[in-house]
Amino acid sequence: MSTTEKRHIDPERALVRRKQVLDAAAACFGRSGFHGASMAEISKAAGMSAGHIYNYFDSKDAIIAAFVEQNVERVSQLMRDLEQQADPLQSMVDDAPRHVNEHLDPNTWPLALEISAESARNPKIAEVVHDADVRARLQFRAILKAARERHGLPTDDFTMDGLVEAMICLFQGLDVRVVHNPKLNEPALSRYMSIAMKAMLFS
Amino acid sequence: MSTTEKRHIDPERALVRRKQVLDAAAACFGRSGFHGASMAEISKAAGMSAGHIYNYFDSKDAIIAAFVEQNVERVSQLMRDLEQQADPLQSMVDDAPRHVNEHLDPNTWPLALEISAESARNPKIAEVVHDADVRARLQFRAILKAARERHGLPTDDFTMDGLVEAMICLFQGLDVRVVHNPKLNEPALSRYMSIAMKAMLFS
Amino acid sequence: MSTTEKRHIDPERALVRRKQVLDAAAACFGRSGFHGASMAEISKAAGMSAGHIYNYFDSKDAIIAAFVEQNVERVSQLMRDLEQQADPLQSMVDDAPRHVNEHLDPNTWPLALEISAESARNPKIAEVVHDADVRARLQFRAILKAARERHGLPTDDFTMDGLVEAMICLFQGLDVRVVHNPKLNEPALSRYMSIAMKAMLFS
Amino acid sequence: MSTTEKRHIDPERALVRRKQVLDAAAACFGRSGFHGASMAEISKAAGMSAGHIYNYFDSKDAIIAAFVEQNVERVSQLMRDLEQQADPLQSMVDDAPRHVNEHLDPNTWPLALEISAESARNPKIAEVVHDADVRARLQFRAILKAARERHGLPTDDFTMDGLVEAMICLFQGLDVRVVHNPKLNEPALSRYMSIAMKAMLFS
DNA sequence: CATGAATGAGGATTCATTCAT
DNA sequence: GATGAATGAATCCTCATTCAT
Repeated sequence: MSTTEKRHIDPERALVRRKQVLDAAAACFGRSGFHGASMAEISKAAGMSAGHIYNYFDSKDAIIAAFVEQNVERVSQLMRDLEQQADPLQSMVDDAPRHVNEHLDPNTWPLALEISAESARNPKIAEVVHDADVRARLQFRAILKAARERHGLPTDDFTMDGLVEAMICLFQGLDVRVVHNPKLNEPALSRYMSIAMKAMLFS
Repeated sequence: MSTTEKRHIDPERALVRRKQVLDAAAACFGRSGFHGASMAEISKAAGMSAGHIYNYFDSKDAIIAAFVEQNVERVSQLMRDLEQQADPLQSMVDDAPRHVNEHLDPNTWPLALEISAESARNPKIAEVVHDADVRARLQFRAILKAARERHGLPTDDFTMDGLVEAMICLFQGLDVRVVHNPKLNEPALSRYMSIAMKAMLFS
Repeated sequence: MSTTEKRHIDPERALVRRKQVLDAAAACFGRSGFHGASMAEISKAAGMSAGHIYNYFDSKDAIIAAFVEQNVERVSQLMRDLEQQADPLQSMVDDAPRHVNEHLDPNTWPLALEISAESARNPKIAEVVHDADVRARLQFRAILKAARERHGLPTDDFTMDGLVEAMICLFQGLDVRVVHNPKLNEPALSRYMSIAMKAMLFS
Repeated sequence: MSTTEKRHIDPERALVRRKQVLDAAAACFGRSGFHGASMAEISKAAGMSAGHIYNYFDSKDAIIAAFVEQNVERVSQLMRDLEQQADPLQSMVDDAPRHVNEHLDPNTWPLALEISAESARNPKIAEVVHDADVRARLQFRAILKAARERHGLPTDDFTMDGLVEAMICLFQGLDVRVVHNPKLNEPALSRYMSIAMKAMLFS
């Protein structure tokens, strides 16, 4: 649950070490998946002995959990960025190409599916993922609600529930799409993403 | 590449046996994931010895591949159903609640994410998945194209590329959504799915 | 708890295999102790792969438990032998040299202390050992009681409690003695064992 | 063989440190056994870093050896106490309940079996234990011999060999008994211990 | 065809020990 | 003196795969 697990004399160094491990894990997980990546592989990538990793993480599962937690936090940042926009609704419609491009970048989010799949059968991971999803939805909902009020659009619960879910659904679908069709026509997809989003956000 | 079939005295019986294994695998994969399911688990579920499975499949990976191949075909059936509709475009908009409901049912399709995740790192699986995606896109595209022509809507390549990708994207996102938020507001989501689809299909 | 843990087609063969493992374990445990003996060591001694042992035992602890259980049952046999004697009391006094000799034989009971020590800190083993001790005490008590009644000696609970415990104590002390003084004067010890036993049994 | 002392700037302080470690080890060994106790556990209990312990002991085995050596000396003290008695023979018979009680107290001597078991397989420990046993026997023998002479009882070698071994045997059996039957009837056992001891000491 | 006994490589994890600071 | 970060060998255990029957 808590992020900092073990006591260390020099917490600064410990954090660096933890980050080393998580970065190494990211690479290995991307290459081999959570279960395909061995501790030996991770330790080599982290430049530290396998045994030593256990001074920073209780188990391989703890590494996976920490990795998921860390990655899942990235969404919050996206929300904060969105919040800064003058008109978040119009920004989203206009920035669709950029968002699509970011989502399709195989180096940024190759692990979204791994996380989702793992969460479907690992309760520990599911908890982390669900918590993060709750937070993201609340943030997103608040931003959308404020923006829609300014536009004089309805903001009742049913409306907001559907809007938030469908919008996120559209974006999360991107991670699946790029795996199924790595050569997809990005501009064309972006254009239709904009169309869908515009229809939803402004109705 | 294509499933390597082994020589058997009675090919009929062999097919039955293969199906037994694949059905068992489906159950085990759903419970434990591709890597979490052991051959022992599968063989018990298949009612046949672990060793004997190797008379029908070269390896566990071959079972996974065959399983993916078989399940990925499922989409074709959906396409054929859609083709039968008088007005496919309107049907899709109207049937959104049903489609959403089916996608969200954890008993129907719990393995979509597992397959996608595996395909992201296993080239053998990737090939199967990509091939299936190509076929599904072509079918879907043809259906949409014919329908849009009847509605007098544009059907140029760029338009069709974007429409097909975005529509599939929306549906594939559902598999992710339900894992991240198992308690999502289904009617609300369906309504916004309809809105998005209507905007895309008729523009 | 139950002795037979796993299902096998040929229970006969399985029993042989289990015995192979337990015999090998006996040798290794004697050489290196419960914790010093590795599964690799045991598997080599058993003439079977380490992995295969797990088809017959759930864990190393299960091997230890089975080993303890098996060895602890030996006491029952001693009781049955004793029961056959015409005058158990006099037999025990007279047979002291033989019993001492058996207890001191480093090949028969080198592991009694290992078992006792393990039971002092492993609850699973403690349970097995305590159960066996209860059974042995009850058997021994019944035999002594019947014999003492025939001799017209008191058999009240306090008397029987003390007699049983003190007699067993004397014998279990032998296992410790031989470790602390492997060259002890056996006939001399036997004689004093007889003296002590005679005093207790007939008073 | 004899404890290898390391050179230290302040030998006084070094001794204090060694004692810290041995006291900590006593607690840990009692809790987890010699092999179950880790250096980390011991170092935490000793309030000193794991690495630092190696300035005072060559290895974990050296700690075990030192611990055994230290604890094995305890018996000498008992002998000295016994020597002070006016009539050691009668004292032993009369004090049986107290001795039994002390032996059965799990806080006083929980490690006797651990030491005996270790000595059965670790030659280094065996040597320490054998030496201590020799010394204890000699002391005990001398005390008994003097007392028996005063009572006009025989004191030939064979007699003394048997008496000494059987008496120690009876007491060492207590450590085993209490592990096998923690709820044993202490007063009843004491009474029969007295009976046995009286018979041996005065015959 | 069918079994499941058997293998052995590879997995995560632990822990005594070393060493730079 | 004293620390604890770091190592790496060893441990228990799992599991895909083979093969005699």
